[in-house]
Amino acid sequence: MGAHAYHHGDLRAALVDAALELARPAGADAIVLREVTRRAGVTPRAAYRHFADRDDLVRAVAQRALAQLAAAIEQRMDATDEPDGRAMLQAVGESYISFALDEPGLFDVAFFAMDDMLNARAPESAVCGGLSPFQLLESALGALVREGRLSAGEVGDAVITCWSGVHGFATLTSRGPLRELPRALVDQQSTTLVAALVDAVAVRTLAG
Amino acid sequence: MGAHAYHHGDLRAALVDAALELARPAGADAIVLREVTRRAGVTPRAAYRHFADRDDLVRAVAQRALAQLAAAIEQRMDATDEPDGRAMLQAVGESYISFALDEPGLFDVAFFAMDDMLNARAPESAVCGGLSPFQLLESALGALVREGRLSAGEVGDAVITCWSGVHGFATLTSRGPLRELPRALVDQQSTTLVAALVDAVAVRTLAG
DNA sequence: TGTACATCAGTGAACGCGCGTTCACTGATGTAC
DNA sequence: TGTACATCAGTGAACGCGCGTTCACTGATGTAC
Repeated sequence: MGAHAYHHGDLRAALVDAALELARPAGADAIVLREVTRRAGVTPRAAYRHFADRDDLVRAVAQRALAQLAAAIEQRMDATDEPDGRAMLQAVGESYISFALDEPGLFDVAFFAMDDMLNARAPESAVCGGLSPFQLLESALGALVREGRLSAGEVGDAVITCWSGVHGFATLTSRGPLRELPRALVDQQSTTLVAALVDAVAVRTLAG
Repeated sequence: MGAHAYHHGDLRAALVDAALELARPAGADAIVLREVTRRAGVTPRAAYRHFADRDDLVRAVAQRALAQLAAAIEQRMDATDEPDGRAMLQAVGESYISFALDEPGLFDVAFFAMDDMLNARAPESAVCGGLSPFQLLESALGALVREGRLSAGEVGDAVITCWSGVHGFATLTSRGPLRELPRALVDQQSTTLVAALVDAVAVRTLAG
């Protein structure tokens, strides 16, 4: 597995790595095929042995970014003390926003992998080795249903409400018009916003 | 004001018009300086008589798009039957989303004009001939404060909550991963979402 | 154990493209006297 | 009323750039017998 001179070993992975580093500070547009191959120490043409075209490469990077987002969410969910539905939902929301703020470029490119969310509820939408962020949100809402804080029929609306609120906040504050807001204030607003969404979606106290 | 052969009359306006039409179907990236001048029937060089560079042109287009968004919001606000704070807020939210769905390209480019919202609360952030969308949101929240449905100290949080929710929904459904959702369903969800935001922000029934 | 050969994974040079931008310029317009 | 001249608003051709992509190719690798 050393650095073979000619046959690379795993050029495909090396290209995705390099592309990910390009996307990290500046988003999907920063993935420039020629620069990617330059960084991998290889001719531009070599990329076409592993990807159909630039878009194909970007999609591979997007999958990786999406997996990182999912991992960040899952980690925060697992670290929750009292893992009821409301806490889970709060964890999903806050970690989604945190990821967008900490890794704005990866957050941006991850959206190329979510591009056809609608038709892609199928298994292939699952991120390699785990659930997609979307599925993690659904699992938190599922917990609320099991706890009787949300009726099954309201799950669809709740998904939209939560995702919209959290996604809008994330884009506005990470790369959007509110990007100059001090991070401390943003974090505080994030907590408040997500709490408001949780309240809007999940019954606070249980009847009966 | 006819079509002068040589001296154009108002080339600057013609260029902005052409650029706006380029942005309409495909967003800010579609504003290509050479194509803009082509459509205005003029040499590429001529654009530099009126704009410092491409970015300067895009910003001018963004101002126009933002003004159109503001006009759409204002129109819906004015058409409200019972113009209390809650109805106003509902009107702002729904028209913001509608604009994004009806004119995704203009919505996209408008964001170039919102680029430094933070420092631009000053008068120059006002759209020519009217209030900015941001200011219209603030005015609806102001009405809620006057009605006693929202405390003055909560306005900041309320702005963030409303803008985030509405903006996230708008981007996800207009050009984002939910863009394939049928329009009828989107409209219905839009109403539901905005109503949820209004409830989250404004006290429903008045005490005393 | 050695040779022939298919396949694989790269090379190196070049392509056409369309972009934003700059050059020195020229024809039209308006104003002073 | 006519002329001289400054200014304005365009022209036309060209620039360098870096991109994604394609060409025919060659050196390395693995396998069959």
